[in-house]
Amino acid sequence: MPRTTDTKGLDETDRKILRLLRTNCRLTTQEIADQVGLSQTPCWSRIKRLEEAGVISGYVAILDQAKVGRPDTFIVEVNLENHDDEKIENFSRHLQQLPEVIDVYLTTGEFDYVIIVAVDGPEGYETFLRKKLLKFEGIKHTRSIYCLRRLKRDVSPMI
Amino acid sequence: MPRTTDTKGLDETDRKILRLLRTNCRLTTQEIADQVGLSQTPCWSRIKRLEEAGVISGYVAILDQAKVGRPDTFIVEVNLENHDDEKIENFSRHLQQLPEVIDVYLTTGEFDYVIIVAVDGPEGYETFLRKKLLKFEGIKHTRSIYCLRRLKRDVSPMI
DNA sequence: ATATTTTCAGAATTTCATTCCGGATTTTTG
DNA sequence: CAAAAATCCGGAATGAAATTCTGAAAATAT
Repeated sequence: MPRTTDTKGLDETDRKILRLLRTNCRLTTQEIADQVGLSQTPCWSRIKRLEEAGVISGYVAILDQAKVGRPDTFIVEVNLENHDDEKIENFSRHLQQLPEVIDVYLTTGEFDYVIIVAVDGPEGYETFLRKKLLKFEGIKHTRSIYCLRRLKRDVSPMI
Repeated sequence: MPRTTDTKGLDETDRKILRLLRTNCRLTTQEIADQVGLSQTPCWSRIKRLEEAGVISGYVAILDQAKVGRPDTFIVEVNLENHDDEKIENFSRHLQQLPEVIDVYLTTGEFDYVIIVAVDGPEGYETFLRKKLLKFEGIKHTRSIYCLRRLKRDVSPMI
């Protein structure tokens, strides 16, 4: 078995690379190599390996939520009237299309869904709720929470 | 006033660029230029302008949550016993340090905080809750929600 | 102890980002 | 309405970084 394979297939060097790319994917391979104690080539191969293995699933630009016109965040909890597979799939598709919807979790407990929404002010939220979310047939009940502040958002978990 | 400035300082070309970079920041300026109908140079200048204006706040790699050892997601809602500024700051700092904590929202309503947590199984969550979250003095009450599935996660809102 | 596999580093190549320049278009000013 | 200024664009040249190629060192297995 190769040296780089521990329980999860990642050795400490891989993790170091991931910790760097997790917050800044514009570092050059040379800069990464320096920080993890390798030269360019093996560092580059490792990154490629991590990409092909799907450990790194993509590279994205982070946009300032306020500066693109969605300064306010709400959390909506939702219950559907019935829970057959088709209904759930339809609701999921509905949410995918809505630009205000950032995150969607299918949950256990009091509610079926927890949805994070980014809008422009309470007016923006009212419009979203009445004209978009509640247009979907079969919503039994919702509860809205206003977010005063977002204290943390990690695109990927720290490893 | 320059042509590229509308109500929010972004014209349609800027938005097209942002829509591309939002999901893939590894596109070359040439590829972006082709898709938005510009040549390399002006396209590159626009991207730089968006970076300097802070509309683009960074570039990151997205890691597969399961493949880095945190396949399961929980939502914890938290109430603190008292709400003076110092306590809130301390709790925020505490959460920043915890690798399991992905998102933290300071909220109105029934709870003070909504926290998204990534862990390895129920055991991982129990450990997180008892050994880490509840080590913080001053938590009055928590409620945990298990996430069956994450149906959507946009790093940045669609614009 | 030897063969095999894996990992590494250095140099060469290719691709891309970045800069520089001049021309066209739009907006502002007289 | 005309002239001046500012803005935006595209093409070519430069520089930097990604990627490929080669061979050596280290680790593992037989």
